[in-house]
Amino acid sequence: MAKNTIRNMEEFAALSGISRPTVSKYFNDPESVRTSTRKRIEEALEKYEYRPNMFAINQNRKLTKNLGIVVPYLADPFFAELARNIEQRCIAAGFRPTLYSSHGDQELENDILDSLRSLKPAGVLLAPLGRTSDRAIVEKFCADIPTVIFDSFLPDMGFAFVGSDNWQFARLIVEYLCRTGEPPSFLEMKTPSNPNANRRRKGYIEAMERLGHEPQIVKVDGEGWEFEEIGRREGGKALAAGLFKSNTILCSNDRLAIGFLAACFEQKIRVGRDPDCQIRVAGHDDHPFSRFTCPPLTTIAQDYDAISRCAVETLFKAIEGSENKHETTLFEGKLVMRDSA
Amino acid sequence: MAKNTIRNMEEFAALSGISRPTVSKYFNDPESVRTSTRKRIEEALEKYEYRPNMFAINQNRKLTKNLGIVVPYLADPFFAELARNIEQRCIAAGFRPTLYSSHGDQELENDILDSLRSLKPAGVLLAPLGRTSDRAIVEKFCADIPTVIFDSFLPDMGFAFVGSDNWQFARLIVEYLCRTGEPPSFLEMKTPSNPNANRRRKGYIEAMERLGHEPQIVKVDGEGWEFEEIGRREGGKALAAGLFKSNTILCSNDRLAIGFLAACFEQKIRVGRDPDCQIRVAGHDDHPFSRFTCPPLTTIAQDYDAISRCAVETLFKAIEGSENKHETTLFEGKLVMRDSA
DNA sequence: CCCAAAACTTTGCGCGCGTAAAATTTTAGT
DNA sequence: ACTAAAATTTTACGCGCGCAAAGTTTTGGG
Repeated sequence: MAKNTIRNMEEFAALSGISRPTVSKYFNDPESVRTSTRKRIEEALEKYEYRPNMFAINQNRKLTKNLGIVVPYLADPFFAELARNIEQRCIAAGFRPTLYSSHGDQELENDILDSLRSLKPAGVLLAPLGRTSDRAIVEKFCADIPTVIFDSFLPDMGFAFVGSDNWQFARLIVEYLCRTGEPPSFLEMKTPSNPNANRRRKGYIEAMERLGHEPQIVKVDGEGWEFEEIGRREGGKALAAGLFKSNTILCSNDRLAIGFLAACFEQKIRVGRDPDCQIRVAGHDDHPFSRFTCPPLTTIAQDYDAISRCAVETLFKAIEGSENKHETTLFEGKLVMRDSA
Repeated sequence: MAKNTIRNMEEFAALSGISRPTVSKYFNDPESVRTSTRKRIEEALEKYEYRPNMFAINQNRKLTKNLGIVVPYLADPFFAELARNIEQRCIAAGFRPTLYSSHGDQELENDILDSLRSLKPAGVLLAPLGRTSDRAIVEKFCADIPTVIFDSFLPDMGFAFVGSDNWQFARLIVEYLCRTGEPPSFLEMKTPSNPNANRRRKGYIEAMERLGHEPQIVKVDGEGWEFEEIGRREGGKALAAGLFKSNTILCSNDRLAIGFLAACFEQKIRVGRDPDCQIRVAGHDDHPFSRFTCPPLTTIAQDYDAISRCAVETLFKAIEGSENKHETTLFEGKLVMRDSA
């Protein structure tokens, strides 16, 4: 009732019969005031619907409750899902996360970091563009603000790195593919946006050699983040040109694989494990759409949950002031066997 | 060089030899100061790397430069793409947009609107959850803050609504399908999250009747926003049970269609226009992944660009104080013929 | 019932900037 | 060179809250 427009904490404190500093204390930590006081404040809160002014709060606090979450490309459901997961954890911990996407653009990434500074965030969870990131700017940012890098590794930056063990990914899938059919060829972009690609390629080579097979890498043209289109168009060209020595194609990531599956379909090449199929296709990531491709894509699943949990927990440690040790935490992937390979 | 830590505008003004109020004026609108003055400020700006404190700025301004962008489900690339488009336009106009996703959750949508309030945004672009939105809360929000609703219509709310002409969508695709084969059955969820679904259904019925065909609607179970899975599992059940009277299935949206295509594949039913295909499938939206399904999905393309442009322009009008007229702007879709129908 | 500790209130300052009014300087036009 | 207009500087206040210090009340044991 009587939701008279309360202008500030002063007024609200008066109406609830508590002093302003105590009310202020309550908002910073409800547990820090006596139970009876808390009750009175909360009663008044329902009655008058007052909320402290964000800007006035943060102006004077040394450390805000703001967090930044930055991903390289939000139109990729993989990052959207990861971001969602991280966001929820931050909120649960009482922070106010803000989500940003670099949209695959270096300038935009720089701008985001820049405007993030002015938010005086307590910390930032950054999945950098990777290869196309402006190293100097990212490094400077990490030096000023507690930052946990995730997904995409950048050497010697931030408080810590949390990601996937891409070597293990490649090993796992290569072993599976070799065990169940021809050793795979590897399909990737010439200049991959994501540095994980490098580790996956190397992991592939190592695994192949260890098993006594000769690795074959097919690099296709294509810039940017439209992986599906690159997989379809350029992967399709490679396929039509007979560039793949194996009937089994391991793609650097699921989005590339999704596009490649489309190319196979266009060329009427049947994909799968059945005897009447000509080719097998596998990917990396367990992209949200991978189970809906035709055939469903066999892939290595990133541990979304573990990565987001670890990234957030590590950031909290950083915020609490632990020593910066450039720790790296990698999570293993799990083989997701579907019908494509 | 000598990037001494400048604490505030006072210091920066002193260093650049300009008075603080003039510097303040410059930051609010660089064009509002004399050219010579602007030059001196900008020189100092490069030299000392000062940026005004966001919180102090917004504390005193009646109108901030903040904008809110809210979408119901960011892990859907359709919304991610739309959000990206809108975001860029806002930045270009000198605003600071912040992106939020309700993740399909009413409570979260309410929380977002609530915390958006405390940002004192100049305006908000809101794609509500729709059916599951808390009408009262959204309405109250719109009354307080200039808001343009987009994608999902809510009656009598906000400054204006911008979306797609879903009736026209259905008409267009039904006419095409009838012209080129059997009149379609319509596949949708029993309780669709998105209110566009209702208009699409009605548009379908109307178009069918006008062409002298009997409409058939197949409603499948399923809650939430995991449309692909619902399309695959429940759509697949309906397919196996022979519930579709037609060999042509029009899906309420592309994500449902993507899942349904997976179900067709599972049941070894060939989809497409070729003589050897048993079924045709079409969708609505031109989802970013629709061109990579197998076969590529025939659909009606939403005009992402027109919608985002119109929504942003309309919001700017609202911010400038035009009268609230509850205008509705709908954009037509374009038929995207691919191989699935 | 007394006392120390804990919680609270009072007082008062400061944060960094917006903004208004009045005084001053610069600009542009003649 | 003179003058009105425009731009800038000076001056001064306020925004809403954090925060620290000092005084007051409440709490919990003994």
